[in-house]
Amino acid sequence: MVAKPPKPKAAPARERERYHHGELRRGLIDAALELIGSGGPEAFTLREAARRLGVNHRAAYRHFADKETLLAAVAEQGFWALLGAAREAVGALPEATPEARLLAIGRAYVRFCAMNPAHFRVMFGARLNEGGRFPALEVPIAEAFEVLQREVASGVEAGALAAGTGPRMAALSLWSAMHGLATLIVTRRIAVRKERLASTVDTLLGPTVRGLVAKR
Amino acid sequence: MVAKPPKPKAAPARERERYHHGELRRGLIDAALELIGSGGPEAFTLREAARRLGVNHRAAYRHFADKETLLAAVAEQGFWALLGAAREAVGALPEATPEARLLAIGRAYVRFCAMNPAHFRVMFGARLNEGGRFPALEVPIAEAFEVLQREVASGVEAGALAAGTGPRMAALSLWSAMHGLATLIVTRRIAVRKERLASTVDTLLGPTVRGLVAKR
DNA sequence: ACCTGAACACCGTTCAAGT
DNA sequence: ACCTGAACACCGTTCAAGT
Repeated sequence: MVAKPPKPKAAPARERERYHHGELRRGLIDAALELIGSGGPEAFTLREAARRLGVNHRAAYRHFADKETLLAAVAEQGFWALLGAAREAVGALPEATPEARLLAIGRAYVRFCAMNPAHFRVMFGARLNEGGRFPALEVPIAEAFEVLQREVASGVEAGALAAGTGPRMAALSLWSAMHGLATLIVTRRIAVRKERLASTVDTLLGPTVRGLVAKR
Repeated sequence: MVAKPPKPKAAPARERERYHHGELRRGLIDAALELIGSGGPEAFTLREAARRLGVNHRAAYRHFADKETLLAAVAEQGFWALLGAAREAVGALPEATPEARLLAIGRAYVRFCAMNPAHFRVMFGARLNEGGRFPALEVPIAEAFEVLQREVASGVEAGALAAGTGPRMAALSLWSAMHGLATLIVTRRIAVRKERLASTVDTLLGPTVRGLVAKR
């Protein structure tokens, strides 16, 4: 009679070894994104994520105080990436018109959200910093809004954008439009094929950008 | 010695009586909204809702197949109410310009979402009809989009709106902007005092509406 | 016909040990 | 120091009874 393996669920020791130097933290974040990506936010459980990595679910608490802290790490990572995408978009168009630069930010924003729906859901789903528990989340958001506002302000300065009610309000207008479009695409209320994403964004954000440019 | 009441948690029989004629259904929906309103979507559990109404948690299954079905009922109710608000808004301005009528729809949409955050979260949070399980949810959404699209189309017909890429795309532009603004307000990324809501909406949706009106 | 309670398979999190 | 397993208080949902 063959001896029954004592723990059929556990990963082999060599595989577990990989999680000794912060790899587990990374692995848990990736597992969370996978689970959310395939089954929605409620499909992510600490226990299932740990199970997938072949560790005891208690091991997660070594890297994260609790489930919400893990989600905050996912969100923070996402916000920095979104900020990077926006900066890259404007950086690539140093000589373009304000209209073109604002549209480029919109394309980058919507593209990031559409391509990273799991991140998007964590970033903009529950209000993780509601109780002020994760103030670090506000940093990249504030910087991203800064990018937008600066673009608007320099457009006004150059005489290409109407001053209107000020750069803050104009930036909020554009943020609303970008964010709404991203939301409707991620929740599949607007269906867009990947290769048509950029032109769809141009079409749908066009009125808002033109409205900011229009002299009234 | 006083006899210990056998079930301290249960509501008195007379109170329970109220739930015999469909009242329990209504009560569960209201309890769900309350719980979501105060503690977010994850604060709503069938067991807690039933507990608040003084009934066994199994009683909920008499009115709803499962938790998701109860949420779908909440969402459907919300979508019809949102549609009603939009219709009322345009109905009140029979002679106004297309620009004013579109802005009025935007105000109604954002106001509904801002005043009913629990509904909003259920309606636009998880994609309840993802698997085609609740097709009834699509009816009021489609009708609401119809209202928007018809406004745009009649504005184009009257020569007051640029034809652009067609009424569908124009309506999607406006929907994105409205929805994004509503989302940012509900998630408190934009803070607005109640009495300034209408003027804030006008300011922030103004560029989009003007962009639709502009002749290019 | 309607409501209930025990039971099942899950959670997140805490506590107390194991190496 | 690090990981684990049992335990606790919750879930949603199923099953089998109670009136």
